[in-house]
Amino acid sequence: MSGDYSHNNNQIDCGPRNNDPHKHKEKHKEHKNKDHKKDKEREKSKHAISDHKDPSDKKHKDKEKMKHKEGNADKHKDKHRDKEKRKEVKSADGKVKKEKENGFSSPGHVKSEPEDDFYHSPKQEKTLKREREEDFESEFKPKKIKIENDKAKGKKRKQENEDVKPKKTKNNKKGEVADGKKKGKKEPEEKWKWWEEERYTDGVKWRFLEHKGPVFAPPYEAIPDHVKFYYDGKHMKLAPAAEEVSTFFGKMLDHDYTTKEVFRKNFFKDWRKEMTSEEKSKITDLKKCDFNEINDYFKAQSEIRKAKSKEQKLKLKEENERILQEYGFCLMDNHKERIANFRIEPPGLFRGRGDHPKMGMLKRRSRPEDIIINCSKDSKHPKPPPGTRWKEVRHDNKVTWLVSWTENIQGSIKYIMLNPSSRIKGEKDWQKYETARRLKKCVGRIRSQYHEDWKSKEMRIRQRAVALYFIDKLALRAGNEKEEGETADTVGCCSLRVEHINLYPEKDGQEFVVEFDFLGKDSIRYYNKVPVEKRAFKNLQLFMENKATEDDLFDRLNTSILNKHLQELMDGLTAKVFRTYNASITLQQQLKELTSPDENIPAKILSYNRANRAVAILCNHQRAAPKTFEKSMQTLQAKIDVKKDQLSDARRELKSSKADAKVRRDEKSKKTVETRKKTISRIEEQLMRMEVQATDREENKQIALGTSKLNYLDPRISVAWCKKWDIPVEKIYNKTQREKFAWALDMAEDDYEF
DNA sequence: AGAGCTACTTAGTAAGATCTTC
DNA sequence: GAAGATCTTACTAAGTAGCTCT
Repeated sequence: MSGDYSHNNNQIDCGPRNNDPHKHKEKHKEHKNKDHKKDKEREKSKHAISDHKDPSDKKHKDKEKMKHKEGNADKHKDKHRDKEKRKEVKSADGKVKKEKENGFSSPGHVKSEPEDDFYHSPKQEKTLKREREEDFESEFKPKKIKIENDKAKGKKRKQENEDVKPKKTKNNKKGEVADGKKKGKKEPEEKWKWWEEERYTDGVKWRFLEHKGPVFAPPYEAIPDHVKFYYDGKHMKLAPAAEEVSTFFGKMLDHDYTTKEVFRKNFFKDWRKEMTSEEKSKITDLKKCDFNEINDYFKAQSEIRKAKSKEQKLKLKEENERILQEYGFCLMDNHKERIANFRIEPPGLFRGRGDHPKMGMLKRRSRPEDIIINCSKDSKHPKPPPGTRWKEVRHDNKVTWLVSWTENIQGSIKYIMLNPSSRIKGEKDWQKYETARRLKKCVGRIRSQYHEDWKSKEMRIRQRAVALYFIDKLALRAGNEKEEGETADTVGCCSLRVEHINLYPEKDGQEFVVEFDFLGKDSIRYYNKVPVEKRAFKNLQLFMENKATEDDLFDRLNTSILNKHLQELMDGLTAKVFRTYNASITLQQQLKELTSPDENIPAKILSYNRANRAVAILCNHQRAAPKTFEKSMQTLQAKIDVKKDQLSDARRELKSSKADAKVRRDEKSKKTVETRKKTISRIEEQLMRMEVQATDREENKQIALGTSKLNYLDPRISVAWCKKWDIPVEKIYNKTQREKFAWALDMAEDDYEF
């Protein structure tokens, strides 16, 4: 069932986003999720028969796991306990810490004790009143490694720690100022292998966290007086508040956004709020506003920036590096970790995607008073800028964020979190793929289950089963409900409406075809024609009976119901796991199918990209064709033509030199033949490479590979493939990606099976 | 059950950096 | 060494999903 997604090919190339008339904002939800209590009761007992997991059952399972873990940790237990006590004391007094040159203070045990100390053994967790144990995959644990290295482990780890931290500290102490590059070279051997260590088994995310807080957006810098704003043809000097907002709009003049009515309306409304009463009374019509000089000014500024001398550019770069070094890292549980986004989002105009009702609204500047800091009690707290204060400083180690604030457009919370290379993100990522691998083991059972459910007497079960079929077969997203009028009108599986599908009992020689056409996440259009199984088709017809186009297709279903059901089928199973699973399994299959052993490296990489592409198509990861696409294609084609000419020239030359050699029969002419042969094979190779590149590029015109590579494909599949075929992993993953997937690079062998 | 809130992952775009070509 | 192409990174919006409260 999985793996054959060729039918998806036609969803690319079916027009740009947002261009189809999905204009229905008023949903009718009357019958959604009503009076299903009885159903629920029945459902429960039904599932109890097969492979159920009611809460008590789950607890048993958890206990089992715990035991297992204890067994694992057994060897270090005593040591653990001892140290644990010591640690408690330390963190209680809290101030046994040293100031370090890198600006971090740290608990006293940083240097002297191994990492293990930060990881509670399960026993201790129990004393910590954890209500709910997080679920850890048996395979997720570095079991193998542990067993293999068990004896050596203790020592090894200590060594590592001694290696890791002191060196890093030294690094910082030494010539840190300008040697970002040097560090890069040293780094690899210093890298901390968090994946070889015990993890927290409860909701605790860290024991110690220290950071320097966020970097704020630079204050508004007034535009020079000669840059004028005109209203109704007359120059008008605006007060700073309104002027700043005018620059936000002025900067965007070249952008499509500024022509959209909603954008203009929202902008104008919010802009007027920033005006003085005098300005407000004068400026009443956006059409009469002339921002052109502002626009020109910022363009010029950007030219100036580009034209700066090498020295100036270097200086800027160094300054950036300095800020990065100061604010871009935190200390979490003894390890210096990179922060992903340490800058507070600057003010500007909101750019919602698709048909967003709030586009153009003013995104306010965040002040320290809006910011919540999260860090260890016993860390050196970040200081707010002089004369200001934080909204709050809290010490919540059940979450991973360092800083948060509430954004004024949707009222949602924004966070500063760690880089994907960090332990905290990496572990989660690893776990995600382990869950998907567990799904692999039981997906057959789940599939036959939903096939069965298509026959159910209960509507809600049929709906659930068909929706799950879509999620599995087509890798659709779950489709949470969203607040109407607050965001663009987009849907996922559970929120599909009647208007989003068309049913064809027969189409293009195929039976039972469903045509999907809707806007998904980011208002990317999903268009696909899929033949489905008869029973699913009949069910869909049933679901659509007596419904208006704007009614929900699955009116008895939502993501929470679906996920609850999935949870019962497999521990940790949610709708999105299917996307991960199907993406990864498709990559693995495609790689097996497409890689031919005797091809050279570029050809193999083309195969890889094609496998990657199959996944991107499955997941509907589209991109706008690059602006320069046609041109770059042409230049490449031109180069190919030149090469072809070269090749035929070279062949001609070879012929003549061969003839020559036949006549002369001397060494020199033989040599000429040889060198010309070599030339030819070189040219052939180059030509091949270019042609491969052209194919690759053409096929990739509207497809974005990055998203699936970064978020859906188990990196161990790729690493194993590289090892198997002797492809340098650098050809597949760039530096950042290698950092993110360091765990996979380290642990996957050439025989890894997803 | 459902709303509201929170935390975290997934997403495409555009700016910036770097490489390539003439 | 400028221009253009391409790759990388930053940015931030928009999803998923869990939890709490009513």
